[in-house]
Order: sequence, then C-alpha cells, then structure tokens
Amino acid sequence: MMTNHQMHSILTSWGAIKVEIAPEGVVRCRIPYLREIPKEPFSVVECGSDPYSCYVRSLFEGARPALPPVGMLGGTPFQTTVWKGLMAIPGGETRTYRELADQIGCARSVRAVANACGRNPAPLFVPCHRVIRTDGNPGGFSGGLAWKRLLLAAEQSNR
DNA sequence: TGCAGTCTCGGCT
DNA sequence: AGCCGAGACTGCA
Repeated sequence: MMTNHQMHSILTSWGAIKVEIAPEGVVRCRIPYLREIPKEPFSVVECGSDPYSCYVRSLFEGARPALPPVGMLGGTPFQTTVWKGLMAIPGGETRTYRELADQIGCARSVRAVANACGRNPAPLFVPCHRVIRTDGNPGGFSGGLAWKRLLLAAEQSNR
C-alpha cells in the first residue's frame, strides 16, 4: 500500500529524531534509544522549519509550543484513552501515573496506564515524558531515561 | 526491600 | 476462547 507519509528528521548531538507525518498529522516519532546519559551535551544540530520539526525543537528549548496535528495512532481503545489523557497535559506541567489514571477514570489501572504510556507510538507529540512516579522518580521512557530527564529539565527551567 | 493488589496486552495452547 | 506472565505503579509492613 502506498504511503503518502512524509518523514522529517531532526539531527541532534544525541542522535536523529525521526517524525512520520500522515496527511492528518504525525503518526510516529522515533527516538534513538540511549542506555545512559551521553557525555556530549545535548544540542540541536539541524532542524527543518516545518511545524513538526519546530515543535520538537521548541520542546528541547523549554518552550511550550502548541501541539501540532496528531493523526491516527492505532492502538487499543484503552491505549487511545490513555494517549488522549497524555495530550491534555500542558507543557511545563507533570502528572503522576496515578493522577493520569484518575483523570481518565481508571483509578485502579495505574499499572496498565503506565504500560499504555510506554507503548505510545509518538513520544514527544504524545507527551508521555510529563508523567512521573508518585514518589518523584521519573519512571521510564521508551527512548531511555536520558531523554525524559532532558525534556523535564527543559520544561522546568522556563517556568 | 519486599510484596500483594490491580489491569492490560501479547503470546501460547 | 482461556490461561499465563510480565510490566514506565502504589501503598503498606
């Protein structure tokens, strides 16, 4: 089947972030997995000027850009519910896995909610990095914790 | 630390 | 269709 999807790539000192765009919006975002925090300080090396690339760059700058259009992400009904909940978290704010579970009406499903966060196909756009554990620890991130810490630090810095 | 409670998902039978 | 194990979790002992 023909994919009229468009690929955008944001080059950073930590690796290339790839964004896949369908006609309705972003459907996938790939972030290189980092086992630990790179010695190299993070920086954006090359970034397009389309709305999606700009959004990503802004995130790392600690800004709170409006979410660009998000397309069909697939997933089970439960996952869809969780991902919608994620997209409702404003930039610069965080929620605990529990708060997120409460908010979407699944108070007892905290563990399941966390799993759904981890399966989100478009991290950064579906801001799963804003969800942390109740005890203050960051929890997990599909691309490795280095990214989550970086993003949270950036968003915290500009308050 | 450890562990039970809780719920979803994917793989197997 | 049913069973089972494994989670980006929590709260309590």
